[in-house]
Amino acid sequence: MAATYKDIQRLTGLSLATISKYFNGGAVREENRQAIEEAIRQLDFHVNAYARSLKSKRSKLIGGLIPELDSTFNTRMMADVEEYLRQRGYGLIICDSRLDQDSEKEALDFLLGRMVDGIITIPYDKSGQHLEAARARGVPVVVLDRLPTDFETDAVILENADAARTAAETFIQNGHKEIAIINGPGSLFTMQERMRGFQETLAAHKIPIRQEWMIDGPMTIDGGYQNTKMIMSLWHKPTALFCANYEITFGAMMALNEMGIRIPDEISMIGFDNLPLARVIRPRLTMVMQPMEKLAHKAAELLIERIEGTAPKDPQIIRMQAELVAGESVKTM
Amino acid sequence: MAATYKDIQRLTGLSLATISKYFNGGAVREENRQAIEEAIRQLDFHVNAYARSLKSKRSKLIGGLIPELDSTFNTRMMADVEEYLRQRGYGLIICDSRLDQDSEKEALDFLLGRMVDGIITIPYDKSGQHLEAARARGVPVVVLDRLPTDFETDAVILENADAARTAAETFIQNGHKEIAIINGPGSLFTMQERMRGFQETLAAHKIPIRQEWMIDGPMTIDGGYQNTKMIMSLWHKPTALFCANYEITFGAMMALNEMGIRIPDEISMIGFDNLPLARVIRPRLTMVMQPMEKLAHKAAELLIERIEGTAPKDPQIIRMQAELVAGESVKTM
DNA sequence: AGCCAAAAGCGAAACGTTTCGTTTTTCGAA
DNA sequence: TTCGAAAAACGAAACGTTTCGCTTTTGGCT
Repeated sequence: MAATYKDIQRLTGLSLATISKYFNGGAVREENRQAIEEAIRQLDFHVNAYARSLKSKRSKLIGGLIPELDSTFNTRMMADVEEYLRQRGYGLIICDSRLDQDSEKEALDFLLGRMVDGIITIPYDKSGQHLEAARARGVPVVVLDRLPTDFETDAVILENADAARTAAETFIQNGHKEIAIINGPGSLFTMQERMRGFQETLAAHKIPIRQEWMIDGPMTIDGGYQNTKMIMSLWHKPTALFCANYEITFGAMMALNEMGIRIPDEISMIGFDNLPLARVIRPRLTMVMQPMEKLAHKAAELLIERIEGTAPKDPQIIRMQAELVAGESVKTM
Repeated sequence: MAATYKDIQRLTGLSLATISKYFNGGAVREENRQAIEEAIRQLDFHVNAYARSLKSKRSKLIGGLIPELDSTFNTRMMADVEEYLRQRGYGLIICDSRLDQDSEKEALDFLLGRMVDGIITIPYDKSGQHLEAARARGVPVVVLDRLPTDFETDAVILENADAARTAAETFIQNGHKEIAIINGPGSLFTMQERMRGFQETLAAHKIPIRQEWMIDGPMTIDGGYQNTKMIMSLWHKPTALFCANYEITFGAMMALNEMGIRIPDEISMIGFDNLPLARVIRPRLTMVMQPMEKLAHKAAELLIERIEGTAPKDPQIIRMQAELVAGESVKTM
């Protein structure tokens, strides 16, 4: 039988109100403080989180809703979110919607049923309509990485267009004119933006856009692999290749290796977000890096501010810049 | 102001006891059931999880404690655990100890403070002593993947020695006698077992063990990469290489590719757990695969049984076999 | 119509905190 | 020594469920 305030009361003679004050940082006389601490030790007392939540209407629990746990980007983000939250006393309940909209809705309901104080999500449903359920219950939502089309809320995202622009500019400044991109599905906000930034840059430099070099494909290792093979089997091959996310970059590397195509002699390459790969591959890959930890921490920070009422009134849309990390995979023509 | 049973009572005229029964699957007359459901709809009622937990002493929350969220194996496991738990109404609070023992202790305390009903962990502290804190509070623990040396509890693990044995046997049956292994740190239970199984098999076939071919190194891409380069630069090179985990396999592939060493012509290779890689690399890699989903589900199942009191009295140690998935990366000599 | 077991419903007392308005104690200054 | 404001402690009433031991209702039988 777990100890309660009443047991502490029995041992110290103090009132419940005072004991509560002790646990909530209120002023307690030194001598009583010691008595309470002694009682805690004797009883191996731990505050009952349920009772506390019931009264205070706060669970100190955040829901994390992501499209798949099985993807480096998502888990990196969640790991950083979790770290930030825990330092501030919040727990993170993770739900993985497994790339399914119905499942995403269910997972959200599940989290709301658990009475989380807030939600951080990388939404799968592009519109974000499912998030209305949270709003209806007064639970704040911070969206990470993607901007929902039909749901206005706090968001922390990468300047995706700029990120792709940086990659394209780098190629162009090194004299490339025949540049391909392997992108993720155009249905994703992130990917759409990257494609837009990329194409705008080529256009700005009057470099013609060849449809067969602008690929929207699956955001997977296999997608990157297949599409790279496809592009590198074309009659007219590009001299430079931009891979617009981690998995694609990975697959592309595999394909190039396998085809015996040397980087950067035969093709120049810029990848995206390749943390574990980054230090390993030779020649070092030039890469566009997202400030993942910053993004994650900012999202968590914003959510806590929203929960605690210290955030600005209007929904905040925070955009961060990617950084180009130079390697040796871009040849100067 | 959220609705409560009292509001339902007001609308239906039923007693709180009956309403409670409704929400807990008890017998309620059809006509009352409908009245309650109508009231729920009108009020947009949701059960208050705190109050429920306070009375029932169950949070329906499980703590997931892992050494790093940023590792494929761990996140795959947690994704599968989460899926299983959620289907059964349990939420998963994830904590990442970031490969640090103190942090692992803190995270465990954090979870216990949140009053989780049970804990699933891939322990970092080899001894598992930190888990005593859970036992002291009556919170059951299921250990995944690793067997603590000093803490007896339910566990679900791979037959690691057998897994390595299978790999070694495969090489031997294909006529190899010069076989290397790149393994993870010997301080990890898992890795120790794999090394043991590997060496026992060579010994059983009277194949001499060369120390420079038996490598304990970091369990990282870079580790696999560096150690592969090292082995393949030896005067006397092996004809076969077993990589004992995902990251190592990955790094080894990179290194071999980069050195222009062809698989399986110049070296035969067996990898471990390479799910995303599996479908991509050519030639297809022969691999030792863990039944990850089964392991994860079993662990979750066992924990729920333990919580609900239906598990056998003694701690269960469940061992599962890895499977050899044949590819084309092993040459017959 | 009347009986009775089974099914359904009921009232009240918890569960372990927080919080509100009030009372008591403390301690420095007069 | 006394006074009074500030600091600390107090008692009691919630918070929204579940549960226990009863009482009432139901409906298939004579």
